Amino acid sequence: MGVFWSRGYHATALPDLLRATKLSRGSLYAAFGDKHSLFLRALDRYVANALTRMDTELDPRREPVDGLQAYLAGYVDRTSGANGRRGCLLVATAMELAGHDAEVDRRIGSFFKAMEARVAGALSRAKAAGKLADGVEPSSAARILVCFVEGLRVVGKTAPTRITSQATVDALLDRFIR
Amino acid sequence: MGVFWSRGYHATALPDLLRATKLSRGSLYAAFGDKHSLFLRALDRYVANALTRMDTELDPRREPVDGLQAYLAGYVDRTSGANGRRGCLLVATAMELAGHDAEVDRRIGSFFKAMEARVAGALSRAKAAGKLADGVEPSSAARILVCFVEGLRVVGKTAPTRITSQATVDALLDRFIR
DNA sequence: TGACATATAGACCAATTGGTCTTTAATTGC
DNA sequence: GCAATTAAAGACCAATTGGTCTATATGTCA
Repeated sequence: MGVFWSRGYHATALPDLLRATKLSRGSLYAAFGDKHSLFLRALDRYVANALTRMDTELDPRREPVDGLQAYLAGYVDRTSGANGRRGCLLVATAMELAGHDAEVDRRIGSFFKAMEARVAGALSRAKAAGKLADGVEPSSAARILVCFVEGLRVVGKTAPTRITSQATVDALLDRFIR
Repeated sequence: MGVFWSRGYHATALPDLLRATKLSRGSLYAAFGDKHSLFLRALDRYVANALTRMDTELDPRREPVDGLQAYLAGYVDRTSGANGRRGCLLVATAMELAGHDAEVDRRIGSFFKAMEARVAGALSRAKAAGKLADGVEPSSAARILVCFVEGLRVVGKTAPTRITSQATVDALLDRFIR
């Protein structure tokens, strides 16, 4: 997964994968079929990790505003400095392969939907608790947050400081939370 | 430019470039040196287009809020439906090449800085005109908008409807404008 | 028309691509 | 200890990569 992550699909050559998996050519093809299926497995794992992380951050039993804060803090961490430079397998894949690879399309689309649903859930719980600013509607606010967070990953490629990213996130959340 | 735009750097092979430029192999190398320099030229043109577009949208002689609205409407247009699926050369390049190519790094970084500066300018003019919501600070709001807008390009790869995107943009702007 | 520049098509190149197959080595169960 | 299975190493393959070079047109100007 790591090697696709930091280089992208096309730029990752078989020798890179052999080195990363410490497998021989034969064993790798026996185990995964081909480069493309191996990539999809890596992408699936990446998506699964992201979703379970979100499930704990935005756990309904938790204070929703705290959850949103934790969720955004995670993105701050992943998009600043060296972490930011490393980028995001999902965003990189979306930009590189979406529209050219149906399997990828499905995964990207369903991931964004899943993320948006979780954020919207947290936001509507926050609204029910009276923690949302006036006029904030959970579903559109969720779309805003998803876009913002994915944009952070893009801008994070220029490795901004953690301070800057955190301040930006705080300023955004401040517009939505009472 | 178009061929790099819709396929990315690595996925664009020489025959693609020959077809797109209608040049022979020899003439292409005589005119541009090599694939990499040709790519940088395409990227430069893309960036220049984006900046001049922003300069007219966010022209200081214009009503700043109108300018911001036009700026965001442009992104709505470019990130919904087929336009969205086509993606963005700059974001795709950032994800594919940033951190591996110093020339690209410089261009990506300076583009984001330039965009942020222009948006911040419009926001502070709006603030001076009393059009900003309470507590909105132009510089951090500009960073928010830049992230949001680049995130739109990512999510736009799943080709959302214009209606959805526009509603999202409206909901965001509504948090910042009085 | 004739000399010269330019651009074309495409042969050609070494290196690399993803992928297969064989040979050898290591591990396993008995 | 020995056969049977598994995995490793890497030779090998056709196709493609980015890039060069040569031969042939195609002008263009006197």
